[in-house]
Amino acid sequence: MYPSFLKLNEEKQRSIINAALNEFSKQPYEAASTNKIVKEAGISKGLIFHYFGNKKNLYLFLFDYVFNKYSEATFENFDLTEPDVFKRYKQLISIQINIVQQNPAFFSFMNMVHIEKSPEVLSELETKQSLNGENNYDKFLKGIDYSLFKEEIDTKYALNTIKWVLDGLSNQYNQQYKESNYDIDIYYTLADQCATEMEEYFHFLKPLFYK
Amino acid sequence: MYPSFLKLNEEKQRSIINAALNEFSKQPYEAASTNKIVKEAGISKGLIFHYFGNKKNLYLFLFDYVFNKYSEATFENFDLTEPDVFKRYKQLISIQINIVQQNPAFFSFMNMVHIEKSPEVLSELETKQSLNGENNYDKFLKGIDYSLFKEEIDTKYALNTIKWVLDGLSNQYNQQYKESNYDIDIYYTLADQCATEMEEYFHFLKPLFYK
Amino acid sequence: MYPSFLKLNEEKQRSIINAALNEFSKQPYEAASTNKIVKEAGISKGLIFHYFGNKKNLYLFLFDYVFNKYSEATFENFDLTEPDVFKRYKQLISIQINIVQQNPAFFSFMNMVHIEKSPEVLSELETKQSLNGENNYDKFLKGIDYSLFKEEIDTKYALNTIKWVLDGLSNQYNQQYKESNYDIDIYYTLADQCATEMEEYFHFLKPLFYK
Amino acid sequence: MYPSFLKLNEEKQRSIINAALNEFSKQPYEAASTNKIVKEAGISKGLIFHYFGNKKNLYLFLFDYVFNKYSEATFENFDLTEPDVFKRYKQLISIQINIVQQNPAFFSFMNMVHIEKSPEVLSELETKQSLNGENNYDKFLKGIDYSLFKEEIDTKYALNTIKWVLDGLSNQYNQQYKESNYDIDIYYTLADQCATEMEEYFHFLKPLFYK
DNA sequence: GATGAATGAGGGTTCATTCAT
DNA sequence: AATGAATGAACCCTCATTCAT
Repeated sequence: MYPSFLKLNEEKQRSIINAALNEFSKQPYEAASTNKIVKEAGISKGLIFHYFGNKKNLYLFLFDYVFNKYSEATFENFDLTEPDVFKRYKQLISIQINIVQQNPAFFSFMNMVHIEKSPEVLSELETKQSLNGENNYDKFLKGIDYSLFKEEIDTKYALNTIKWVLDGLSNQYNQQYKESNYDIDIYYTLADQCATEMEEYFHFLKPLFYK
Repeated sequence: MYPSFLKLNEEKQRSIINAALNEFSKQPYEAASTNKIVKEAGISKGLIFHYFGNKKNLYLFLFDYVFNKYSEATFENFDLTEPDVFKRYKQLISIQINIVQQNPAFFSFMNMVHIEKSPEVLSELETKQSLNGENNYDKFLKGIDYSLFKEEIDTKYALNTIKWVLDGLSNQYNQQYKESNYDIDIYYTLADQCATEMEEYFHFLKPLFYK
Repeated sequence: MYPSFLKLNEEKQRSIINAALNEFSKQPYEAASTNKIVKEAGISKGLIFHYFGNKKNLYLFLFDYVFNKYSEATFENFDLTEPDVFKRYKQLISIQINIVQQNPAFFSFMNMVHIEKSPEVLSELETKQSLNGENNYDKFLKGIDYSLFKEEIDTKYALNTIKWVLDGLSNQYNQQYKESNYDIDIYYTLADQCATEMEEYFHFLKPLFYK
Repeated sequence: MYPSFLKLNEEKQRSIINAALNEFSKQPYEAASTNKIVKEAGISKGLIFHYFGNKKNLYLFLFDYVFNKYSEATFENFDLTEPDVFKRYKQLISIQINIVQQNPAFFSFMNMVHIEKSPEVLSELETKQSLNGENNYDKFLKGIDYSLFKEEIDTKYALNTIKWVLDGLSNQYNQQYKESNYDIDIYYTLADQCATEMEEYFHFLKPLFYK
């Protein structure tokens, strides 16, 4: 896949990837402009098509690239022997905060991907996401200790509740980040607050679910 | 506002509104095409600008229109004397299912609005939403009976948990609806399933939170 | 010509004429907008076409209207018994300053007419101007006393020199008026200065040309 | 500035410049159509924007281009040691006739520029013109021999008179050229006549002003 | 491999004019 | 007489993509 691109030195690759991530983070797929990408990357118009064939391929390449980086980072640092689902989430959160601190563009790009509606890329995005996404959540849950839960608790509901509370919280903070016009400094403050508040929700939910 | 448009007979208004909602539901603001709207509505290119002046106004008109329909339907049918927050949610859900059954496009449009990123409309959307949105959640909670909760439960966390579980569930079903390519028949099936599953989550959460 | 328009009461006629003069003073013919004219005049879109048929007719009507007002005012107040061409010019200048003070829009409109290049109206404008314009200059010169000039002076050259010096001066002041963004207060100041300076040029030229 | 355009071979450049000069000579800025320019130049719609970015840049480029050609030609051939202002004017006239004979479009374009009213380009045109224009008239006068004038003549008035007589004459011939619908053959005849008549006015004015 | 000139469809918008009311 | 809804062509400009160099 894209052998001519991957033959480039890392520096060049990164500058192109960053330019593209940046553009696709600000605009949804259709409104994003390859013109702006090549300008920011400092390469010629034709080259991006030489590397990726067309806009769609470039976009899907970015998705795979970011997704893989997330996966790698996660499964390098994730302790799958931890039986407590809450502690697993804590790990996950700290890992993801780490990734984003190193690659702030990943976060905004993935946010855009999640809300992408353009029919041109939607279907392919969905198959990728459903393939990988479910796998990952399954992996994440694999091996947790269900005996920590009270007997009367239906763990399916409990696990979803935990997940959605975290989703809700992060959406709330996302919203604030959006309202700050994506100020990166504010992002770091919000990320801290969000992590703290997640802990509070863990303290709230844990005694309800666990023995 | 937009007197020339509002003078049209309902039939014509609806055909234009539907065409516009449909387009703005499939594409984000910037990628949506007024050309396609007028073609679907069967009117001339110039006419949409005669009615609304420009694309942005049309979009914001649609937002107000849908928002008002939601609000009207909700506050006509909502029983604010109900003290039990779970029962309030049940009311709200059945009301919203009703609205959407009558106006399927409302739903997809509002979904798009929530994720809109185009700077051209974002700020105005935000002021509208923050003005109205917060009021509404406050109104929704006003007068609920907090004494139904166990004493050791922090109601702030509990109420957010309920909200986010419902959000999570409806996002999950949204996703399935999206994957069906917005097949309206599938929508009705999913809406039923979603309502049922919401009840299940209420059964799960209620004994945890309530005395 | 335009009987339906001329049947209107004077008030209404004037409001339409003023709105049209104003628009055609700011933009050249093609760029001027009938939309803006009807809006400023407070009449309906169709009415202006009911009165004048089309944009071109409206424009040519305005030209005739303004031209006639100029002619009337001039030949009402002009003393054709005055033998001294310099004094005739002084009269003319003071008459024209008067007209413009009463109808500031006339001036800017005529300025625009003189530089109009739009092929749609140019030819008709030219025939009107050449018909009237030459007549007028001939009338203006009729009966002046050539014996006031030195014998060695070729009066054809002298008269043109006087005319062009006045043209040059007024162009110079026009330019300043333009640079003031057509500030009407500045206009009055400039008109005064211009009149004074014209006198100075008369003082300069008179001893050269006259015995 | 506009490197992609300037890289073209001269032939192509000239065909585009000519098409653009032609259109901007017939219509004022706002009414001129890039569509017509590209059609006449035989290039695609997008290309003109590839070269110049937008209509305004194209227009201002043309202004600079023509202005520079004028300046170059003038200051290559102009003899600044000539003390007699009349002879300087004769030089200038013959130089300008030469330029225009080689580039007939220059003349009409500059005529349009001088009367341009469109606010979109007016201010920038004015700064360019005031920067260059004043300098040029000053340069033109620099070093002329004022002692040639009679002592009782105020040279300020005299020099302006000469200038305005030439302006008036050329306007008169312009008008005739315009009435010929810009027939280039007629132009050459008129240019000759105009040059001759200018000489006549010099013969008329010289004995009045000079010792 | 790398460039950027070239394309033409499509974008939103304004316009003069028509015509049913 | 008077309205303004309706039209569609034309406006400037951006776009993803191609291709000769």
